[in-house]
Amino acid sequence: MISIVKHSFSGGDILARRFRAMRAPEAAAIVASLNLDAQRWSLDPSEEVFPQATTTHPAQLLLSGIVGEVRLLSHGRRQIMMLRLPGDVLTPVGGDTLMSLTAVRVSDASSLLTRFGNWSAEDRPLREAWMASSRTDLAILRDQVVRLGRMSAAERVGHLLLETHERLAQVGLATDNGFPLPLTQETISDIVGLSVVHLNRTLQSLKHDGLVQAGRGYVTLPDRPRLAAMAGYVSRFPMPWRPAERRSETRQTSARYAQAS
Amino acid sequence: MISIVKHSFSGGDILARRFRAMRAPEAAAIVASLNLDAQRWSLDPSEEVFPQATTTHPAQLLLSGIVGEVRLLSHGRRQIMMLRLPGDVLTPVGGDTLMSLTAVRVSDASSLLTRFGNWSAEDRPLREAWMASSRTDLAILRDQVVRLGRMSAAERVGHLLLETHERLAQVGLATDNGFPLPLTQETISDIVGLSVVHLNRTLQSLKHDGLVQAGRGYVTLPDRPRLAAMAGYVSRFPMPWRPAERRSETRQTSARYAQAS
DNA sequence: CGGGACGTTGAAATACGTCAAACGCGGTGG
DNA sequence: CCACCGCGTTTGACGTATTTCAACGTCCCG
Repeated sequence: MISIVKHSFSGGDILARRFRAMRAPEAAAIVASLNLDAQRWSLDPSEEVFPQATTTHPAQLLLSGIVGEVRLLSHGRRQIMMLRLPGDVLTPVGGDTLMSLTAVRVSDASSLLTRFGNWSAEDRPLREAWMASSRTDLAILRDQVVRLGRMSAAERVGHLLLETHERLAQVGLATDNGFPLPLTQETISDIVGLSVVHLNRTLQSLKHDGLVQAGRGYVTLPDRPRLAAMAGYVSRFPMPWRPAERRSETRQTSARYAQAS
Repeated sequence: MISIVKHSFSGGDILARRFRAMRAPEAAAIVASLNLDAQRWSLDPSEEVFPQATTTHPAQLLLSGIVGEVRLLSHGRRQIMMLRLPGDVLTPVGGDTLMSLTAVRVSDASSLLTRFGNWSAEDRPLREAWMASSRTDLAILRDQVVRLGRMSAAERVGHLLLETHERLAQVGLATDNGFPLPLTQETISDIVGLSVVHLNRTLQSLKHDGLVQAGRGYVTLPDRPRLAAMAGYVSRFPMPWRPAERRSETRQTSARYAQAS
């Protein structure tokens, strides 16, 4: 398993990167000036981020690795609501468990949280960036509902990979069409609500169609437009990391997936 | 189709009811004193609540009827993220459509929205009640993810009905074990991510097991504890509308659904 | 007495889950 | 260096939950 980054960003750096991508340069400037690295520590895979309602560090900035909001149910079933990627601010969530899915590094971000709630004029850009980020989170969660409720296995997987690519690209952790994803297929299956076996077969089918390459913790999406058409993917980001698509592949939307009321 | 309420609550009334159930009596008092009925109007079924980004009335209080956050996808597929019930405050959501699922009455609540964002001391209870309510909304959305991702058809339906019962009970629109639900089976199937046909069969199976009665727009849950055990339902509310369960049916949890890691 | 929307039913197709075994691979210890 | 282990991936065969299609029933309303 390849770790998601070899060298470490500073906490302020990765968040600033993100706010800049969100077109909130003022918030980025504020955040870059903050010391978000005073307290940092690591977690092994499968550790709780907020063990037993520990009120110390009510907010943490995810520096590297992947965290998931996990719910366990009877019969050993497990559902992962949503992935938390580097640059995300982690906060305890009632009912579910925030669990590291890989090795993870975090830093204390409680100072950040208090400033998000600050109603002062100087922190206004910060607050607004935070709110915009929360809105995006919500949109991602709703996309997850649609994936699980109404999409086929192939669509679910393609959609999730495209979304993850965009989220990582936003913080500079993805190339044009690839990104590290050091998760086991079992973990991914618990995101998309499939069995491991069927996820495996779905991945192979996508590979066979030339839509996805995956292995050794790294994912490549050789033809994002085609994959997006297949999965009905719509970006939740103002696509800041690339102004526009060059290729005119819009018409490649195969009839099979054309909009039909 | 039975309308969800014959007589109308005043807008302030229904919201106050809700805040009281949330143990936020101060917020309830503030809200009860507001005039939230200045502008009210009705919608027919299948109308958009916020047509074409109309910025007039950026927030509306749902007085009666049911609204859904709907996403349409290719092949005529449809997913309803979440039901909006009387007492909910409606706000435009990016990407999806807020659509009336029954006849609906709403009132303008933009004044309410501005006060929710007020950072003054006197509006603090209001703001906190609003935030608590938003947290509950999020929890409900996460429950929806789990339903769709990892639950069987019967569990999905039972879970949804229990949740809806609690939400309606909170605003005084449910009896001890029944509530109006004037939705088509097709609509319900688009919430729980099943085909109409299979939803129908699932409902019949639940009826046969004595867990659900449904028909003519009204649902009865004769044995909520047993249904909750079957569906793995956990309340997202501080159960203010009933201090404790009388019956000691906890052990009725059949082995088939016992917790297993 | 239609007509339309909604509910119900059956038969056949299929997508997905389960079970169990084998495979590959990096790591560890002899 | 090889043998072995553990973990994750892959494969096959089979079972089942759910979908699809198509028909029929029912209720309500004009």
